[in-house]
Amino acid sequence: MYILVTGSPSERIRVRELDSAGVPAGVDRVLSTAQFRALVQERDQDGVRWVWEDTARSYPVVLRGSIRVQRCHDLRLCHAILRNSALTGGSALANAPASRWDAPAAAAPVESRGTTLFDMDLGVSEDDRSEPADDDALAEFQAQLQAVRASADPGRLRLLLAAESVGALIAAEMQFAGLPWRSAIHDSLLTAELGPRVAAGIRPARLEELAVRIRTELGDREVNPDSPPDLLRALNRAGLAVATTRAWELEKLEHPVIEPLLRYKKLSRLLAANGWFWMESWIIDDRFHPEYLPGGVVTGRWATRGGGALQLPKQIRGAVVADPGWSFVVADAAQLEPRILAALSTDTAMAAAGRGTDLYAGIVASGVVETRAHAKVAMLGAMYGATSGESGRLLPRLARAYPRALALTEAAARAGERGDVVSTRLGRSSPRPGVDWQDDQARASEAGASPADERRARSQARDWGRFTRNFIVQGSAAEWALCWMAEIRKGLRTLTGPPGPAARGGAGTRTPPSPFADTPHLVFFLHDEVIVHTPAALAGEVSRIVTEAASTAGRLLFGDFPVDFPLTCVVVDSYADAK
DNA sequence: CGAGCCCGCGCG
DNA sequence: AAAGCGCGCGGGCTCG
Repeated sequence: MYILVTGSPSERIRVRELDSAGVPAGVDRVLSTAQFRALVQERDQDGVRWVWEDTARSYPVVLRGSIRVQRCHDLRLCHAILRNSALTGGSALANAPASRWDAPAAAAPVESRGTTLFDMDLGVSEDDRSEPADDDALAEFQAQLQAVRASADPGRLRLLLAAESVGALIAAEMQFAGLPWRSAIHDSLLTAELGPRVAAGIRPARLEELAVRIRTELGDREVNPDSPPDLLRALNRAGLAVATTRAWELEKLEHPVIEPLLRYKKLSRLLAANGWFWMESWIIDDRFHPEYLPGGVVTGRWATRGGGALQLPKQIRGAVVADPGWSFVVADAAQLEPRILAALSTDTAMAAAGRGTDLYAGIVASGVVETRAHAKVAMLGAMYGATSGESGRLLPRLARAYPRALALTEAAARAGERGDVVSTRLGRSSPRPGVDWQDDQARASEAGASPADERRARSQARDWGRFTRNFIVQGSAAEWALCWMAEIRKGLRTLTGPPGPAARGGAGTRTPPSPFADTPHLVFFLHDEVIVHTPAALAGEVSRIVTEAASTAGRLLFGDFPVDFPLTCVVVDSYADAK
């Protein structure tokens, strides 16, 4: 049973019951926000799937009512998958001209600098007024159901669409709940590294001291260490033969300027990326609310927007501290991508190397290479397409030990080099290379092609082959992660915290109504890692749920194939104490 | 003055 | 010259 939701709180919310074939089975009703929330509360228990255009626009109004939904179908995200998938290539949906469903996600309605999400009416935007009638959403949903029904593998696609959609729910919930972030601790971490807080545009004391030392050591009173071209000229004048100012290049040099310069780079990065300005911009009431973008990467990984949530440096993770009486369960999947590759290729030898142990250690124990570091660099080389260096040299040994796995990555690379499409386990397909790529390939195969044309085409073909080689692994790993989170979310719903209001916030802090106030919930996700914020008393139960969810995700994707997905899972008060 | 590029570096 | 994948973001800098 489905309920189609269209419109927005700014005008009207229209709901329409659909039967399991997507055919309207009831009257079309127009509801106020309050009535809509009441409907969600009443009907969500029935196993209803809410069908809407964009979870990021429709779901926050539910969350602000302190309620959640269990299942949804995100028309925009599912459209993108079905439009591209090799499994639905013959469908009407895939062959129709581009429409508004192919447009990128609408700009985020949720709070950014200076506005908090509970005093803002989400979903209100100019373009709501120009939205086509609901019939368009209904037709789109029916076209999607039809594309799946007629596809080469409806089961996998249904799982993928459900996983993508629940991912969108989780993304909205995590943005709403926010990652606990103590500004006071962040400030003291910055002060310890950089010196006392200063106004924007002023160098903090530690940085200024280092800048002076850099100028002295280079004998150049003018050089600006923030300007790569300027710095490069100064380094060359001082007799240092470098072509770039990258830290890993500078590390190789012997010169008194190197040590202060590397420290300067490290600290100026901290200040620019996660300094006081960042803190004031992104931390609201001791919570970090990045916007997650499910499906934001073509492989199916999530992207984020705002605050650089994909790159929180280890230096400042000490500011991520659980509320009083609460804990974090921090879990990450160990060697996820090689395990995914083993399962994708049904390489039982590689899967066996990871059974009950660190997969890289298992490769060493099997006598394939001598050290864990070699095993890791060789595996990464296989998945990323390395051809040279240590990784390239070790690849033949890996190929002898794990021929099935390596054959799969090679086949994916060859497909990409030809311009063909590859697909993940559940059926997300790679994009085709762009017209420039096609033109360059065509030119190189013409009679009058110059050696330069041929070189260029070969190089671009190999580039695209490395992309498709990695696509199948990265994309299938992203699917595993979505299933993992979905199972975690499902498991957490069975837990209830101690009675009473949430512990969050101090005296005088406004606390918005929240469906997460007294219950364990996901607060962060990064490719193969999750953080659950939970009442401390439930941390053990949460750990069990998170661990079992990993096994369930493996079975959902790979059935009975014997591959393990072990986690490192710890209970901590501070993110800095995880791994 | 803003738009858009490159550089460099943080994360998986 | 050849080159391991995927991201986001800030600063410098150039250009219009």
